[in-house]
Formats: sequence, C-alpha cells, structure tokens
Amino acid sequence: MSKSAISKAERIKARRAREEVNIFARMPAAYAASRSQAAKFLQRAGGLSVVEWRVLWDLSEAGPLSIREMASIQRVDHSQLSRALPGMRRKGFVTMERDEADGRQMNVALTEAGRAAYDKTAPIMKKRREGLRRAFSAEELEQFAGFFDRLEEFLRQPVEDLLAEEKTP
Amino acid sequence: MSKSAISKAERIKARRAREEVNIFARMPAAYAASRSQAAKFLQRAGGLSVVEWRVLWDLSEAGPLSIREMASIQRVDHSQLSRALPGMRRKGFVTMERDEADGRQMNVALTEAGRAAYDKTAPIMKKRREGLRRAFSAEELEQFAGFFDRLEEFLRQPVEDLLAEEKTP
DNA sequence: ATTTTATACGTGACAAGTCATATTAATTTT
DNA sequence: AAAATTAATATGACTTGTCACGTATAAAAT
Repeated sequence: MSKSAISKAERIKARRAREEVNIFARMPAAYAASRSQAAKFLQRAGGLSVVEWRVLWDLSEAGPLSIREMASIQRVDHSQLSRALPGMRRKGFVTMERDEADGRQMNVALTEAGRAAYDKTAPIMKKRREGLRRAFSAEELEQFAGFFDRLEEFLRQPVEDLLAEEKTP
Repeated sequence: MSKSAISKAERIKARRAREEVNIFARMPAAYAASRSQAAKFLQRAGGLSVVEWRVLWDLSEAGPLSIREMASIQRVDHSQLSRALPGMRRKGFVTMERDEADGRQMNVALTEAGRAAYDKTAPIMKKRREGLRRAFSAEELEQFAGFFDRLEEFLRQPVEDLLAEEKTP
C-alpha cells in the first residue's frame, strides 16, 4: 500500500542511522541520560540536587571558594550558583560571607551539616564512578576526555571563522 | 599569610584537574557549549530554535512523521515536540493531522514554508558539521560515537544494579 | 463482547542551563 | 583625586530537557 519505493520504517531507520554518528545530536541525549542517572543516585543518597551535590563536593575537596571559583571548576555559568546558594544556606549546608579584602566576592564555606550531607552522599556517587570504570578502561576514559577537550576547542571557535573556512580539499 | 601548607590556588588547580577527567562533569559543559554554538549558527541562518531546526531536518530527510517517531529519532522526550509543534504550525512550517488509521497519532508534515526555512538553514548547519570534520578524522568521530553508545548503555543500567555490584577486584 | 493493558499525545511542575543587564566594589588611567 | 574600566555577584527572561499524570484510542486477553 506504500506510495513510495522506500517504506516509512526504512526512511526512519536511515535517518536514525545518520544521526547516530552525528556527535552534535548524540550529546543532548547522553547528557540528559547522565543527568537523569545522577538524579537517581542522589535521590538514593538523600535527595540533593545535582547543583547542590557539585557545590558540596567542590567545597569539600578545595575548601572555601568564591562563586566565580566554583563556576570555573564546574565549567558552568556563575548565575547557576548565584541562584542555588541562598537555598543551600537556608538548608544550613553552607555559609556565605562577603570577602573582607574584596567586597565583591562571596566566600562560600561548608558547614557541619554540609559536610554531613557530603559524607552521606559521597559513597553512593563513588559507586557511580566505579561503575563507569567497569564500563571503560582508564585509557579509554582518558581518550574520551581528550575528545571532549578537542570538541570544546572547536566549539569555542568564533562562528564567523567557521563559516568563512574553505571546504576541506 | 596562608594558613594552610597548600595554597588556595593550588587546591583549586588540583580540583580542576580531577574534574577534567571526570566524564560526568565534562558533559554538561560540552553540551552547553554545543547548544550555544548551534544557537549562534541558527541565528545567522534565520533564527530557528534548536528544536525547530531538528524538526525541519527530520521531516525533510524522513518525510512525514508522528511525534513519537520524531522523538525516537532525536532521542528526546515526546513532550518536547508536543510543546514545540503548535508554534511551528502557527508559523506555517508544518501541518499536523490526526492519523486516520490510528486516532492517537499525529501526522506531522513539512509545508512549503517549512521546506524553505530548511533550505535556508541547511547550508549553514552543513558548514558546522564540515568544521567538526576538520577537527576530527572520520575514524575519531566513529570512535567518539562509539564511546557515546557505551556511555548510554552504562547510563541505562538500573541504579540498583550499579549500587549492588562489587568493587572491581 | 468486555475488560484489561498498552500506546500516543498533551500538559503541569520542575531542574539546569543560557544570555543580557544591573549593581556594587576594585583597579587602572588620566 | 576623578573618571573610566574591569570584575564579582544578582536577577529577569528564555530554552532545553526531565518526569508524572491524565485522556483518548487501539490492541490483547479473557
């Protein structure tokens, strides 16, 4: 009954196959799945949000930090932290104080409750990373990270430059 | 004047270095950069949103599709398309009709205006993919995609299973 | 034939990310 | 010292993504 020589199912399959090797198309899905898995682990571990977990982890590993410093470590926009931190202070996880030497900066530090939340969550999240290391060898993870480095470098190139470049000969 | 043996700058550097090889931590940043670059290309090309572009591309390559089929190709939740499509219909890019054979499905098809928007945007987005192919060889892209396959497989594992597994011996 | 179950879509509520802009404080120029 | 620039944070507006749940239709089981 199909009007076209190629069936709809085949067209979909072909389209899906092409998208499979399109890195740009793969990233949103992989990222979404990762975030979703992280949320599930965090739910198990006590109910922190992803942003909260990252903050506690950074503060716990690197000591008191300013918002900018955390944003740089996490490679996210500072606004995300600006928004999340007041809630974390309300929950008693962190203290925020204006820096004495530089009145623009906020010093964000872990409280005892914050440390406790970290200690409760960390072993579960460690299991997650261990799981990943069963799925990928150390060399592969390094290679994967290297791909991300190069991808980010490409993504940072100004759009004009990319549009101007000649087609590869 | 520092109270600790290790300076704050060094602590931050160490923390950053650890996060650099943490795939989970790299993904949000890489994805955000990719989305941002895509948005810039699309801005140049006429102002489509990322979701709109993906819809036009799919319809143009695979013909009329249901919402579910598009969601499957794009690996996104159907709700995203459910929400975006009425706007695209309003703009005249697509038509949406309930399927005659199966009253649950919507048939989404490209209009002439939709085809025109696609034709205008596609060459610019092609340049983007060409740029990526200058940054990565075909083999590398394949390997990169393969890593995504395995990562997604890992991310799909039930959380219970991962928490139950023994530490690698 | 009826009842149960599965599927497709729509929608509300939310998380996580962006960018642009305002505000205040620090630093550099003049 | 005053003016201009730069930097850190806060906040509004927006996009992309989720999940959960309701509704209607279709398919399967009894």
